[in-house]
Amino acid sequence: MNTVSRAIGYGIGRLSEETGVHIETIRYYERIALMPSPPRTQGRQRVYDASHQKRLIFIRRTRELGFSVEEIRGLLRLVDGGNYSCAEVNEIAVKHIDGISSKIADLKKLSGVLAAMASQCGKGSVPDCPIIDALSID
Amino acid sequence: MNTVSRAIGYGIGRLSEETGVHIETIRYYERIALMPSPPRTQGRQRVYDASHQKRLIFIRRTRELGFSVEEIRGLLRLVDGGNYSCAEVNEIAVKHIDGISSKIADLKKLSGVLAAMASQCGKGSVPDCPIIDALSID
DNA sequence: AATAGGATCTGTAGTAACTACAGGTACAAG
DNA sequence: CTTGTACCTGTAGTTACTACAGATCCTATT
Repeated sequence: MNTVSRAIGYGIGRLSEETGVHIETIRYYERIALMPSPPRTQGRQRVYDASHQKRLIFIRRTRELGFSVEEIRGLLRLVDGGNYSCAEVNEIAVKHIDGISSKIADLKKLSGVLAAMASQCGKGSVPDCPIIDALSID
Repeated sequence: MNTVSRAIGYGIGRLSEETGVHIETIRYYERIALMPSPPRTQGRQRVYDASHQKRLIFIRRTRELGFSVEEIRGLLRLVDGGNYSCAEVNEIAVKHIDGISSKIADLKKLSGVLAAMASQCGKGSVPDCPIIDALSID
């Protein structure tokens, strides 16, 4: 065995740094089986690689988008050798796509109002209460 | 006084139905001062009106978009007679606008991959793992 | 007026998704 | 071989709800 073999693993601290997810949260995701149990060193320390990193970044970003852990679990099952029929894949995808487009619409409205407030500020004509109206009226 | 006066209030149950927010959550939002304490009947039951309804729908939808309660509190302070300077309004708005555009970008990517999966399913050519790649690679 | 039944009240306890220790072990560097 | 930093398990605390329990209110009907 030379220097190249088995040289691609790293510890939980580095995974945490590179993904922006707290160490405790990484271990928590492993306990609830959202992340797989990684291999360990002989001293039982976790060893991660690029696939863990990609999966964890995916989880972080979907959480930030307001998906629950159970929703993310469902999305990840589409990946993890989930044996779904096409009809099921379609149903899951369509269900999420609908929710996603309304989220996008809401975000655009909110962003538009914030931009308008910022640009009109100081010009003496701040409209009454545009922020709430942006999302409370459909 | 005739029949018209003071005819616009309603109870917490109806507010809950019309906003899709649980009764307990409405009371919780009042306790943490995200919602104002509404007027009460003589028997101390809460009486709401359209302004509460709009505010609560705003809160629900921003929560669904992944904003924390503290972030929403900040946005609502822009509304609640918050005495902000223009510079502050600008700073808050710009900070959120940046975050919002990256959320929109992520949602679009995710939606695109889900749509592709659904449309390609059954055609024998499901790509390897497009869902995770959508958000794990920038 | 009396009352039955649903709506609301306060207060407390449970859940989801983290987050923060405490006290001990692993491992790389010198 | 020691010493400091990283990592380990386990438990307790936090945020944002959610779910009762037991009491009170309010409306509609006899």
